[in-house]
Amino acid sequence: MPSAHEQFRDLAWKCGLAATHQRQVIYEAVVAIPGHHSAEAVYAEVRRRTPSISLATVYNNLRLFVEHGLLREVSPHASTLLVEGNLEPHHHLVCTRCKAVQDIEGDFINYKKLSRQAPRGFDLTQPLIEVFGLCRRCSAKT
Amino acid sequence: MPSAHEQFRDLAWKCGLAATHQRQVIYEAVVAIPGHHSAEAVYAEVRRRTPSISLATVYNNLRLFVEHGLLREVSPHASTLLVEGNLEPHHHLVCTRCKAVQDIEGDFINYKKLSRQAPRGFDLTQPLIEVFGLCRRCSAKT
DNA sequence: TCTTGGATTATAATGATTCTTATCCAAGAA
DNA sequence: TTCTTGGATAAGAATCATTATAATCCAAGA
Repeated sequence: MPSAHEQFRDLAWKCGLAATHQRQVIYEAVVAIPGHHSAEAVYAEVRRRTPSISLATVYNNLRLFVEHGLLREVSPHASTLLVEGNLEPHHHLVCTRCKAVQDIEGDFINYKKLSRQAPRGFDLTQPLIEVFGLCRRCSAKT
Repeated sequence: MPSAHEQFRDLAWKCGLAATHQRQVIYEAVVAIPGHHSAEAVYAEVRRRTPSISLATVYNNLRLFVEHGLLREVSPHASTLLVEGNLEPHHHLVCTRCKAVQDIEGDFINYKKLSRQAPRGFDLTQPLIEVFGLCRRCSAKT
């Protein structure tokens, strides 16, 4: 199996990104530990190996990696508080690029399977489901 | 059918919330127009009727309404940038209270139905789905 | 060696949200 | 009625994550 080091150089090459030291370290920090990482956490980890790195570089490169598909963004939506008055059961379709939200019916979900797969004790009595993708307009722009 | 006015007084009463003028106006601003509303948008709308209201009051009461179930929060998750290195297809289970994210398999989704229900042109080739609920620990606290 | 442009850094700026503090107001007590 | 009390509100300061700016660095090609 290729090391994370080689893996990154390979991926960067394919995307046409310069494989700089900082990028190498940032990428490895995310991939080394499974799970979900905040920009601050990555920054903290990366500094241990490269103390001179700046937080802006971490943000820049995380964004860059997400754009090029080297990393995946968790909850890729507008970060501001949004509320709605419609309490009827329904779900959301969110465009990851323009952050637009539209409603969608929930027939595509097998609730039995879902609750079987969720860990014991997880309360799904009123689940809200958000499906991320690219809206027509944004996918046309690509 | 009850007016939004009466509806609010009724709901507020049930939740033990004082039905103040400001709350009335905030609630009506959200319910009047279907869709998803940012705090700023609600603030702008509400000011037209009650210019002296403060943005903090809008935030306070939107949060309050969400807590009491009068409104629903869209994308109720941590607002900070999160990334992960795991590119294998999988989805997320998010606790709306503590914002913890865990991975979940996607067998509960009928992708055919999903793409049939999505509007034409919406790109779902690599959908990311997030299911919101309450984790064991948080639902125990209630 | 010189030039060039992308990458990086430090820092300033922004924007959303929350906190703090003082004020207001309505309901019940005297 | 007037007084008291506590929740609701207002105003603005403070905080936090994130992005923009501008200067510097550095590696590759001329």
